[in-house]
Amino acid sequence: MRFNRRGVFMRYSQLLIPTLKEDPAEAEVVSHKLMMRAGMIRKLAAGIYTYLPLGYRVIRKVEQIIREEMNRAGAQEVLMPAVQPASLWKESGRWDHYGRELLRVRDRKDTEFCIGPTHEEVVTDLVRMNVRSYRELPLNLYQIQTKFRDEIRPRFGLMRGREFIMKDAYSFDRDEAGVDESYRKMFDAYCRIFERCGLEFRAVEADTGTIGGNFSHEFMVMAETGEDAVACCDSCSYAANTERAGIRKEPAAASGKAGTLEEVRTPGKKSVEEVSAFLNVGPEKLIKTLIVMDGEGHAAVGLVRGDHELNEIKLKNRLGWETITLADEETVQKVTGGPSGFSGPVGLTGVPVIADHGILSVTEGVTGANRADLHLVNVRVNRDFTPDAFDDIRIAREGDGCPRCSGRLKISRGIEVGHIFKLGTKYSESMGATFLDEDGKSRPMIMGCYGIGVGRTAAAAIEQNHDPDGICWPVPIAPFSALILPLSAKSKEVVDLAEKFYGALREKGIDVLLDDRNERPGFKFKDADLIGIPCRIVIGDRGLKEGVVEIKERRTGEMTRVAVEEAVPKVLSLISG
RNA sequence: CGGGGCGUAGCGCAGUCUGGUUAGCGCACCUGCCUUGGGAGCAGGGGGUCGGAGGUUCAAAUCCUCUCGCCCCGACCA
Repeated sequence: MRFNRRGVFMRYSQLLIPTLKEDPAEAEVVSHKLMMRAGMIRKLAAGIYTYLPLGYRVIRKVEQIIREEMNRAGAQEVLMPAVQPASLWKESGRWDHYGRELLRVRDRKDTEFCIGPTHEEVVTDLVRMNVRSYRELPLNLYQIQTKFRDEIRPRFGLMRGREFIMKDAYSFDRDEAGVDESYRKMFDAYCRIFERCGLEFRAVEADTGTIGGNFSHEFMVMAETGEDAVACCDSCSYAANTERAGIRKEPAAASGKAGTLEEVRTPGKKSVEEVSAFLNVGPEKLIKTLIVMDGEGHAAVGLVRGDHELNEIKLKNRLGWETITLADEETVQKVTGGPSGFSGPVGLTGVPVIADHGILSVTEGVTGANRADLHLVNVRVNRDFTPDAFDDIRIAREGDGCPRCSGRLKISRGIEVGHIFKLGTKYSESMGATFLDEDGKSRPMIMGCYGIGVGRTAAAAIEQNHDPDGICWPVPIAPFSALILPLSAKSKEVVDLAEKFYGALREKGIDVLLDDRNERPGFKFKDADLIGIPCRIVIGDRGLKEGVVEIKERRTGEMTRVAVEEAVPKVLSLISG
């Protein structure tokens, strides 16, 4: 508790807190609904929001925690431009690779710019211009700033906006040992940050995506509504995004008898479900044959069991491609000679065929025949076809084997609030961010980058901390720590005491909100529950007659009646407890 | 970008199929009275280019064409 500063204090009657009685039609998830209903945010356009006083106070609290922990970890705060010249992005190569998510604009001289979705280019430029010697490393620069990504589908309010506030940090080191240390410091700082925000989270291994690099962790706030699936081992500490989660190779099932390869007619039956139902065999007997392509005209084939799902990221990484999509009809025709829905590995040539380990358990399989309306039955791996390679290319499912131990994976959902990467030299090399080492040799700096979605963190906190009446803010990120609720705006005794508490709490450094509106009690109670201030002091004539006020904890609903003079100490202990 | 849906008062919606009073309801808002321990009551009131443009018609929120915005599913995504 910071007693060296005065708390912020505000009167409800003077704040813009437009609460709503009903859920807005557009809101799908609870954090979005409650942020709208509590008057924290309002939408200006798809994925673009205004932060109202209450919402902005939460944002600022989260930011402050982030600042304190980043500074503690030795990072330095800067602020980089939101508008960035295309030339920098062309240097790094991302102008062409980032895609439509990058909002591109032209200035009056027709020079191209973008609205920064991230700042690797800018920070790398800054450092290459100003840092020359190993003596100046390591260096970690961070900023808290508004970014813009033209998401294909913004949704869920602040959870997935196009414009959003992000803390991004970039580390520069001399060598691998240095970047390991920088990464570790950020990992620890992130744990502290999310702990301080009062969130239940997990750090999980993650794919690095288009930002590149070779190592990364995501910080996931566990919540049903999370957009990411996380696989956690039930017996060791292994945890990973299912985009990345490895799957232990299971011993292949005992090879049963295999009949002879046969063609069967399967008119119009394309999907696993259709074929499985039509031939009356379980989906685990099917071998799904997925034709994929990249943006440069390459094609490849992935094989997974019918009851498994292809993990495109794993396959993309296995193939060493930049991008991956399921092939269009034309490519499928070219690769297999047949229409999509009837592809199979038997007789396929001219493309790399990567098989998931899982298909080894298929002894009498069903696959497409690469001709319309025909499938093959009694297909056997390594007899009727031989993949070019076996690998782990499917999405982890509940119950799959942990890749690290003999445990099993459990799948749960999470909200990605932070992501840390070891970038390596991807940007320093392409953009020439080098330094002179002790022996006078020029070497590229080794980079790391570290992001936290500020608004998303606030939203995630609501997903984890709410009840049917509204938000239950954790104290550290609550817009106010205490709410004073005088039941009457007319009783002088009540009003005077409310004012007295208001001043006293502020002196103690508590952020306190006084509901001085001349409204009926029920009305104020409902708003109080909705906006979720952790600690509420209710002052009414009835209690005052006995010299007591009520103190109620929002989260537990626990109410204590205390003597007037004990109210402030009680609030302090609740808030710091 | 594919599929589906929605744009009517600040919010939530009815009316559209089957064209035809002055476009309605609940909440919110304003005024007055009343009320004050869980979103009170009564009375009065303000607020709408029915997303926009064009068309059909004696007549369009309603039918047709185009367009813009938004939402959901999918693909996509530090």
